[in-house]
Amino acid sequence: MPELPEVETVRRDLEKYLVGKKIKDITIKPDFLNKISPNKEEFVSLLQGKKLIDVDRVGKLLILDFGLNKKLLVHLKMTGQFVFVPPRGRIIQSGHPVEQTRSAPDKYNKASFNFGKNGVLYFNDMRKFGYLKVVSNKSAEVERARYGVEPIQSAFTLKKFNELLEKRPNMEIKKFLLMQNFISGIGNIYVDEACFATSIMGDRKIRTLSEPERKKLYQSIKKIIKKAVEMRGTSVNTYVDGSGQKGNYVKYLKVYSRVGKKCLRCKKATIKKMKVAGRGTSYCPACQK
DNA sequence: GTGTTTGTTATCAA
DNA sequence: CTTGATAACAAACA
Repeated sequence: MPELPEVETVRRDLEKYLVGKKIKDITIKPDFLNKISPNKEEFVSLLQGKKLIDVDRVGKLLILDFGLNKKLLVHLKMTGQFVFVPPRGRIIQSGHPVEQTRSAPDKYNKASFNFGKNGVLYFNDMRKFGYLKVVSNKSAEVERARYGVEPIQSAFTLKKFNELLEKRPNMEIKKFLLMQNFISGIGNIYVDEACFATSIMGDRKIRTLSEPERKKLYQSIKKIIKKAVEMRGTSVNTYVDGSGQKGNYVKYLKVYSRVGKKCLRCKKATIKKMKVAGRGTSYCPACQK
């Protein structure tokens, strides 16, 4: 599912392909009208003919600037995809042309941003949890302020992490890490990976975490998120980057999506699954305490 | 038909 | 106020 590394990859792709390009027209599928804001007519008239100036991101939220006194907020939620298709259907990645691995628009296409001779940007969303909202700059700032520090920012220090942990001593660590107002960008995949790397169970109450465990958890979060950004995200289900390619962090996953398989660390126990914070949680019953 | 998948928010209960 | 549990949103898949 799109978490910080996936959304950051999409952000970079859109920035690379589309900044400076002008939207010629926009189409919205009828079954997605209630996820467009303010409404289709205003949405289209506000963005049509506008040039993309900047692509920003906070947590898992994309913020597109078209030089207006408004911003376009895009959340992919669970199955949203932003896929850019250049005129000739090929894309340059790391200096080399690569073929699209996925036809776009696909079956679940919900919106299309036609950039004329520069190509088309498709928004697909199987489960329709995502949204496209044009809001005032002021509202965009209010929205942005709801997000906490990101694991890849320099402001995310061990001291900061410890201070945040102290605010919720009785909360389960997994639930805390999933809350976007404390630390933003972590989702179900990376939270399980971070807990595994720290050898702690996701349902541990924060107050029971020792000093060394807190430090290890902090380091694990940073390391895992950074590596995942480097690998262009994780494609377990529907995630693809801004050119329709899958993310490469899958081969680095240690617990997530490994239920029933041998633990890669102790090589004895089998990865199990339980519910923590209402979410499916993969863990090694032998390694994680 | 049932349970599971998950980002986020709302609602309820203790 | 804090915390956890559950449902809701929607669609696919086993």
